[in-house]
Amino acid sequence: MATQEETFKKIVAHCKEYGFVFPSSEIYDGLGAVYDYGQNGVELKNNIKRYWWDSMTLLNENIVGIDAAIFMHPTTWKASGHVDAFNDPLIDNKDSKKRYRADVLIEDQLAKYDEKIEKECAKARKRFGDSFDEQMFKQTNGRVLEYVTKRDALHERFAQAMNDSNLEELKQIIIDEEIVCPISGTRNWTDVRQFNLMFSTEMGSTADGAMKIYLRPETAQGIFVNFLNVQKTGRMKIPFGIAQIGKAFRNEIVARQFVFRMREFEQMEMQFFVRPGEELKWFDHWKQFRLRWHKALGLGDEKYRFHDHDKLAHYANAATDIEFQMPFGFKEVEGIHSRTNFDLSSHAKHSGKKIEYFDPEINQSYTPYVIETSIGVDRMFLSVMCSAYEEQALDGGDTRVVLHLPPVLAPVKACVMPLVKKDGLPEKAREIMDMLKFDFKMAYDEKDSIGKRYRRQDAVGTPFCITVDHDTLNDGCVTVRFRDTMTQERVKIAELHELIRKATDPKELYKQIVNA
RNA sequence: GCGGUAUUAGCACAUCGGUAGUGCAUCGGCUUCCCAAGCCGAGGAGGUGGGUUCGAUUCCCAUAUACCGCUCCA
Repeated sequence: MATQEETFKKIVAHCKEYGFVFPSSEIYDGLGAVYDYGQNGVELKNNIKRYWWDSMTLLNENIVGIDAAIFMHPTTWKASGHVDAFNDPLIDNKDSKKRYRADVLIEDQLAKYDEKIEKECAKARKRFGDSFDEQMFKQTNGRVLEYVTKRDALHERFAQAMNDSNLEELKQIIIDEEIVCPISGTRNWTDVRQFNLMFSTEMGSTADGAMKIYLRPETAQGIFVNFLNVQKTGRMKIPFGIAQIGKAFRNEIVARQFVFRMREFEQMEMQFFVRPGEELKWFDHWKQFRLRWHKALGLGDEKYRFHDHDKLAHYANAATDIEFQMPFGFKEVEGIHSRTNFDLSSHAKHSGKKIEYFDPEINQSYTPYVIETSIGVDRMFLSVMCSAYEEQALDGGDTRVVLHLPPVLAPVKACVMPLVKKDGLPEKAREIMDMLKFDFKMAYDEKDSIGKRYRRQDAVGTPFCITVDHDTLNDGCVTVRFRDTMTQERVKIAELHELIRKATDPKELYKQIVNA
């Protein structure tokens, strides 16, 4: 594991050194957990996004895209549950240095009362045997009644405090209930603090007329609030999906592991609307479709696994993650959730608008159920980089650093280089550049020895190097050098276009996804 | 947000209470070459802000950032 951590550090360093990812505002010492993509990173990222977008909107004729604004009406986040659920009251124990959610500590205390009550019942059940009447016992036994009273009182006080977001009261409850830290066993608590995971800002130019609005913590809600717009104007018939790529923002308490958890990140989400009762069938369909999308890239089938959720979020009735093997373990890259009709009905309730679909096949109106596929662009980027990075030992004791990027995603598809910087070779190389540059992202290099130039392209993952030598001027052939094998092949200039196209055309991958 | 560790050039590292040095990389030139060859030349650094001191990159404090652990994670 130590060497894997070492590898991860090297990948981070490599990302910076070769223009993939830079810390944000680095000249001002950076900004925590915010990163910028460099000249190579942005190409790779754009290629990932294009691969995803086309696999959704081209391969599925019932999926269309939208691009919703980052700012949304504040009520959106009440309806989605983010205002409540993204506001965790936290408290630290000063002795053990552990942090807990204050509400969880109090809920545990409630559970303890329930346990005590159950214990009393169990004892009595043993004593009285078959004649035991639990209802009667609970209503009459002194000790049980005492526990019930305490529990109900606590519950009411707790609910009231949570409802008012009264942090002092939450701390007072913890003190009054003599709740101790499970680790240190002490009651030496800090104040309860609120960590709102949503970023907020003001809309409106005058101070008093301004409205507090949030930067979206997920892109999904932009799709839900546009459900009727798209369904009606696009004449969409269920089942159908809406895809979106966009930025989202979360004020993470701890953001770490490079671009894996950032405060500003990009999501690619598709919400698929289905008839109630058919959601689990579609859930399974999308699980398999999405896994094929990942595997088609050829990063290694064994690096993927599903992680099904046992504990489901409040809106879901099935959920799974696609995890990828990073240097720091299997980590979630994509989530697939069966979100029921939670979001649409919640928006209907909060907006007062009817959000339903009339299904002509069964002659009924209903609120559609939703299957969500949600993948983090930055996490996808990281999994591609991690699996591509290799320090390769060569015959002769040399090593080279090479990025085995899938050619479809590679920032630069090919680099043209004259073997020497004279004898008309650079001019010939430029001709080849001009021939290819409208179709592919190309690079040109004539500095340093040919070997050094090959290594430079290896380091940014360019799949092909095209070398122009003296023979080229006579026979119209060039040497194509392949990144992964380092082998070379003599190719006619006229055939270069097709060679590069075949290797870098996403169409080949789409066929795998559809035909599997 | 807590605790620990760290921060010197693009990268890796060194030195020193009083000229900050090396390798790789970068740029220009020579060599003209199919896997980081060689030669000549150039540019580029002490995270930031204070304090101690005649003098601080070095000692002290604060702060920022990163890493590790905890906590959190729709």
